[in-house]
Amino acid sequence: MAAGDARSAIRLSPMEVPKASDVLANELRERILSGEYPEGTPLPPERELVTQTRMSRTTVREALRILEVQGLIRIKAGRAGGAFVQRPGEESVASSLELLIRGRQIRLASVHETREAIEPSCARLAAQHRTAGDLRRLEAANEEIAASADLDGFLRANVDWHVAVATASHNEILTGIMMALSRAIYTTTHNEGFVNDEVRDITVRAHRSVTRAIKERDADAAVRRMTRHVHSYAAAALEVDERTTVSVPEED
Amino acid sequence: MAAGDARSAIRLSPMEVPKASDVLANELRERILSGEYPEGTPLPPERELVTQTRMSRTTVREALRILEVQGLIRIKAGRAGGAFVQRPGEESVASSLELLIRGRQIRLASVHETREAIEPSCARLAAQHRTAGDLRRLEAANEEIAASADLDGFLRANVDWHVAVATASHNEILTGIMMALSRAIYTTTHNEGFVNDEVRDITVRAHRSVTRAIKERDADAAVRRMTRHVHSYAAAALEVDERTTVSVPEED
DNA sequence: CCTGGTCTAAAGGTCTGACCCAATTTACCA
DNA sequence: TGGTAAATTGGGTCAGACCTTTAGACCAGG
Repeated sequence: MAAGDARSAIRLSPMEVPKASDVLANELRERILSGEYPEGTPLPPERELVTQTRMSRTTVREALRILEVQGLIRIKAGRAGGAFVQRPGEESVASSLELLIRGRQIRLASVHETREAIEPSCARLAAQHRTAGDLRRLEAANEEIAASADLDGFLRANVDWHVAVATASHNEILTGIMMALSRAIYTTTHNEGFVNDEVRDITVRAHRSVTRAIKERDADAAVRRMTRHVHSYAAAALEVDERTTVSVPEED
Repeated sequence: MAAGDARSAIRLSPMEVPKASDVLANELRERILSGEYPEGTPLPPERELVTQTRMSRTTVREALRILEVQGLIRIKAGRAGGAFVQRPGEESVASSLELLIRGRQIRLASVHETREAIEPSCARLAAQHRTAGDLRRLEAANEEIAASADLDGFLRANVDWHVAVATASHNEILTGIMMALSRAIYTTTHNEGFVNDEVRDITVRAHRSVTRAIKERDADAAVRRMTRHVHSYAAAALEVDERTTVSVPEED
């Protein structure tokens, strides 16, 4: 009865009727992703697309807006402006992760868990693949973190260093994720003033030691030290958090 | 002269003029993310927004389109339709990661590296936080993987199991990432026909043993086994890949 | 009673055509 | 020749109309 009380045996699944703008957006997206157009290739002007597709300008514009939000094109105004093909970068991943974290009011614990999963691997890959330039950036971030006077400067430099490690891994996916996590942690940690001189000192030392391991291409040490650093940071942040907010009970 | 030949001493820095649709989109986004509106809350109808904001309908619609692409609202047509608040879910992260992977023609190695970073942690957290329902899903996926006859069924069931592990971790970020990676791996592995009976058998056994560890809440064992499983899978896939495509030279 | 047809109101989807603003070229004049 | 003004090209916005989809109500007929 539950699914059989129809007089006919014919079954159909729910069907979707795509919107015109989606159709166009999908078409363009596929072409862009296929690599058919190199980065920077200009799409035809809107009015040209109108005549080619026989859609209205509104529709065309909505399609372009979709692709723009997805980071697949960049739109400039003015003469010689228009829509230009752009390969999606870490930015888009970072921003969507940011939406997830902010919108879902994700437990801070989740963010730290993810970080503990990601960062040691970043450190390992960085130790394996780092270039001289990567090293320069890491050390520059280290300088800055030691030199930073105020809280905000410290946090910012801290983020920079962690992102630099991810960048040195030469893995775009991990880099994108780290950028997003860093931003999230940056904004949350900002309010809780748990950064005192001691924390700062410990952080600087930890960063130095990880950097050294990366420099010496000692993957195992990099993983070990990064794991410890991230873990202790997470523990400290969580402790502060628990003192501040109500902890979410774990279902079971 | 360079910066002082003005008759007035008033200096202004270059300013950006945001687009109207962006302004509206940002305003609505902030409100949604702040949690002010619970999920499912209907936004005012487009025409209503037009009168409230004194913008044109085109502008309003572009703003809504932006939010829709970002996964913050869902738009239904027809009477009682409209825009409804929606908290961004794993899918949006997954799809943006997918764009990154496809668009950048990311090295398959990067995807596997990320997986090797993520999945062991998923397994650990799953072992710690799993519920009875999670376990059911895991075992169901196991059944299906053993029962699957054709290649496609196998791959699909395989993905299901890995996603189920991520879900059992009760960490939305990791889950989102895993969904994206799985999809990417699914599509790439699809073509290379490296899945033979032996691979299949090994996979099933590995999954069973990880599932068991999760069931028994043995976090360490879960991590260990998952690490080995993912690593060997990655190695095998990479080997096939190297036989098929040209490997990218590593810069230094 | 069900079943299907019809109607209506609400809301998004699409189209048209016009106008505005920004960035470049181009052409012209001092 | 060099600077400035006009023309051109392109996106951004607006106003208004019409189409399509959906929910709900109401009706008619077997």
